[in-house]
Amino acid sequence: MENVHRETVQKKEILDFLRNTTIHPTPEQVYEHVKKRLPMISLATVYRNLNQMAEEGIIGRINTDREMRFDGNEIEHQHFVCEKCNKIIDIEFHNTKRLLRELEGEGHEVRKVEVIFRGMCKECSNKLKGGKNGKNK
Amino acid sequence: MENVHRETVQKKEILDFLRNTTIHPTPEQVYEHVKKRLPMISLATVYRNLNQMAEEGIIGRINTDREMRFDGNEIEHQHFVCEKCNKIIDIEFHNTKRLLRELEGEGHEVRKVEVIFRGMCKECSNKLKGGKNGKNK
DNA sequence: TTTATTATTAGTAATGATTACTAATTGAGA
DNA sequence: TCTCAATTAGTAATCATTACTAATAATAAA
Repeated sequence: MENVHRETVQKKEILDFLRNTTIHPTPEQVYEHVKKRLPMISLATVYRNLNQMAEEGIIGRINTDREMRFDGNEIEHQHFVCEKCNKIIDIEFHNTKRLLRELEGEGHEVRKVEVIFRGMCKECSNKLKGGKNGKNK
Repeated sequence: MENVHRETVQKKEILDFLRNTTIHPTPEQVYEHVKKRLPMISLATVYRNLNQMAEEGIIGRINTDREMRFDGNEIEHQHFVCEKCNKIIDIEFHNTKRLLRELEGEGHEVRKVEVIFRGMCKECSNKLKGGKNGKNK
C-alpha cells in the first residue's frame, strides 16, 4: 500500500500559520502570509491544501456571504461574526442563553444566533448503507 | 418625503414562492420557479430582491460552500444541512443537546453542531456611536 | 385623473472567488 | 538510489454574484 498524503513544506507552512493566528483568514490572506516564507507558492496550492485539511477535519472552514474563512483553533469553540467588519471572534461555547448575556456584557450587539447542524441526512445515510457509491461533492 | 420601497409583482411572486416552499432554494431555483408566472423576469431582479428582503429581515439567507440559499419560513427555527446532498432541513430549536438526540433518533447523522452569532462587534458598535458613517458593505 | 419623480426592472457585461488543468517536481516506500 | 504517484506552480476556465444602463412602472402630489 502506498502513502496517500504527503508532508510538503507548503502544507506545513499553511497549517503553521493557521495554528498561530486568530483572524480566521481568507485563502488570499493565507497566501499572502505564507508567500513571505515560500515566495514560489501558488494561490491554487493554498486553496487545495486548505480544502484538503478542512475535509480531514484538522482545520475549520466558515462560509460567509463573501469569501471562505479558515480556522486553525483546535479547541472546541463557536463563532461570533461581525456583520459590519466581517471579523470572526472565537467564543467558548456553553449554552446559547448564557452566552448571549455574556456577549452583550462584552459590548457586542447580537442580532441573532445561528445554529447549523452538519452531517448527513437520513436519506443519504440510508442510500449509502445499501450500495456504496463514492462521494459526489 | 418620498416612498422608499415599492410593491412590485416581481417582489411579490418571489416572496410568495419562498413562503410556500421548504427547499431553501438557490437564487437560480427561485428564478426558474417565478419565471413560470413572470416569463420576462430577470435573474438580476431575483438576486436584488432576495438580498433586499434578507437585509430587511423578512426572509433568511444561508451561506453554504456553494451558492446562497434563501428561507421564507417565518417561524423561528434552525437548520440541519446535509453535507452530501446539500438539503437544508428546518429544525425547531430548543437546546443543542436535546436536539442532537432528537436528530439522531430521526436517522440523521450529525457530525457537528455549528453555532454562529451574528450582529455587530464592540469595536464597530463603538465606532458607529461616535461619528455616524454609512454602512460599508 | 394626470403628471412628475424616482425606485425598480430586463438584459447583459463585468467582477471576483474558486476550481480545473498540465507539465514539472518531489516525498516516501522499496 | 530508484520508482512513481501525490503534489506543485502557473495559468486558464468556471460560475455565482454584482454592476451598469436605458426603459418601465409604482407612488405622491397636483
